Amino acid sequence: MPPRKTGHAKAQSFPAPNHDHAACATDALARAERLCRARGVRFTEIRRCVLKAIWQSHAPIGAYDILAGLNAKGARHAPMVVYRALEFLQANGFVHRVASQNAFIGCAHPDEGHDSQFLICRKCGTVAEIANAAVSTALANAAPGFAVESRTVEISGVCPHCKDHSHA
Amino acid sequence: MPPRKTGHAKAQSFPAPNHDHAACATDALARAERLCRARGVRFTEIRRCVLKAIWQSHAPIGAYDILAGLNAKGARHAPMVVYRALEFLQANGFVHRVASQNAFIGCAHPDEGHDSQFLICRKCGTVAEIANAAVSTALANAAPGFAVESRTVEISGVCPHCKDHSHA
DNA sequence: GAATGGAATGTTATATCGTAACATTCCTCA
DNA sequence: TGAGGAATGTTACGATATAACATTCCATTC
Repeated sequence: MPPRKTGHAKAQSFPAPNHDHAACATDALARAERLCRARGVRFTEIRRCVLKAIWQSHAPIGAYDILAGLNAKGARHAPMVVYRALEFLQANGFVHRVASQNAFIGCAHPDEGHDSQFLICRKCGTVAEIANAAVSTALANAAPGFAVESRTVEISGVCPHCKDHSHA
Repeated sequence: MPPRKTGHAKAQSFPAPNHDHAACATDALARAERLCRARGVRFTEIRRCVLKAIWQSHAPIGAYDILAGLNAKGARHAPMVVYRALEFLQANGFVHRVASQNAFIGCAHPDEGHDSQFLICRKCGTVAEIANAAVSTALANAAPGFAVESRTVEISGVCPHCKDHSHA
């Protein structure tokens, strides 16, 4: 699959603090449900709950925090439950692992390719996923003779919003 | 510091399986010693041992494997010892953390900038560090409005050597 | 509407990775 | 030669992740 023609690469792709996040989460769950049906795989209750926990915000969440959410209503799930759900969700492109934080983030376009990059705000924790064609091209050409299978590109810094509010 | 003018970006930068690795390790330790002296910081025995363990190969090594090496001769060091040494070695640019593997790799040019990328061979575990100017430029331009502070770029795949020998 | 077989989940235990907190020792320098 | 910061020793614990096996669920087939 060719790289997306971006537009995601804009700074505006950074989720605004005041955006309608409930809609984000609802949409993500609906997309996942639809794609699972289309793919003939099961979007079970546990998988739904884990994905919902991940979409609580645009900041990465750890597996054990997800577990705490699962067990909040009295259940006594073991960590395996979460990790198995995460494996499924990653395999289907619904979530990404943020390697630099050992945590997980929802993907807003699980039906597209995942040659993407992550911008991680050190201040608010928000992560933006972008798919910059120039970066993809540069990476593809950076390693002649090396057969690329997967990429981890995570950029830490301060997001536009936090930068604007740091005149303290 | 501006990005290096590469040359590191060539596939040849991948360590050959039959290279003189003893020299790699010896050189790395000598460089570290020299730089520590120049910087007025202490290159202690523990730090030397940890760096030596990391330079046993060009594959990332986990903190507890390093610890096992430290304790091989009967010592009973605690994990903290290793993590503290790693913190020092990272701060001085002698080692890098490979986030996607929770492991550590030696740096062959600790006196230069570290706007680099890692190629990780899935088959032999070898990691090559490159500093591709096009990648750096693309990353710098990928996130307008985002104040970049650090980058994690790790590319997994199959190295040239393993690819050549997979006609089985 | 059973039988069946693979997918999903339950459960226990353990491996692996990383740090907090405080005591002690070491080294440099005035 | 003491004073003070750097480094290490030590104990304890927190955080992340998986192995292995038992059980349950569910779509399909007969």
